[in-house]
Amino acid sequence: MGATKTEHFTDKQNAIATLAKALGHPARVAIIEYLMKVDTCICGDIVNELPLAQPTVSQHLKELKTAGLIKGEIEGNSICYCINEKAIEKLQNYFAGISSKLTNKKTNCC
Amino acid sequence: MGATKTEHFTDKQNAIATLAKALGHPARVAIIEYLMKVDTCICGDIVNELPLAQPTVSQHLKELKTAGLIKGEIEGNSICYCINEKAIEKLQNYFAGISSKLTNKKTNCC
DNA sequence: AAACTATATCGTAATATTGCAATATTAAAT
DNA sequence: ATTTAATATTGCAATATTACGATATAGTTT
Repeated sequence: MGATKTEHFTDKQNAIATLAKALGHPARVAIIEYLMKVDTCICGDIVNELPLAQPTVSQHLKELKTAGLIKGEIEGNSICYCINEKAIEKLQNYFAGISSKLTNKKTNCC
Repeated sequence: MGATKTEHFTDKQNAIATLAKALGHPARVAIIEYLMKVDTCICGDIVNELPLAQPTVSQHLKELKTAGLIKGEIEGNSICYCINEKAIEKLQNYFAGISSKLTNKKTNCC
């Protein structure tokens, strides 16, 4: 026990969960917000922006990349990370869909 | 170490992370989708809808409630759980904000 | 080539999450 | 009051996450 039973859920459910999980840590939210703030992708000072040690930041970046929320490429001795717009769109569309279905609901007991 | 350093991040960042984390598990995504599908809040058979044991489902429901994604009240010997629209709205607005800022960006190197 | 700079990986400790059997709680039904 | 039905809590094992020091890697600069 202890491992998530991903095989019992749909691909879409797992996909949303993966994206949501990646944003389930304030440091990773902060990274996304920083990438949004700077208007270029060459952002070699993410480490200095966060209150965490360099290996920890590197790890969070890796998780964001694995989840597909950011794209990154090697650029000399620094790294170019960007937000993956498609991932953000997926999340936005998902929640927009829930919202619109909720407003169409007949009853709202709670 | 091992505990998230929430105190180093802004309230808004922590709030988004909390909501995202709650949806960071496919079972909890499935629960939200089920609550959306049924048009009433009296949904006493969430357990039968999920491929997990009853205590596990109960735990996931608790996490969703703690995070503020669902509201629930005792209704006789069953429970009335509903999606908290405000929480979904928060997420939707957040990602919509990121999306619109991204499209306004000058450069998109990656 | 050697020094410098920036990011990644390894190893490990502390903590959190996931899942479920057993049990408790709570209210309705008989 | 006892049974029934549904959800919650407890306790625990397996696994995952978080964080960082030490070290490795890779490119740039001198």
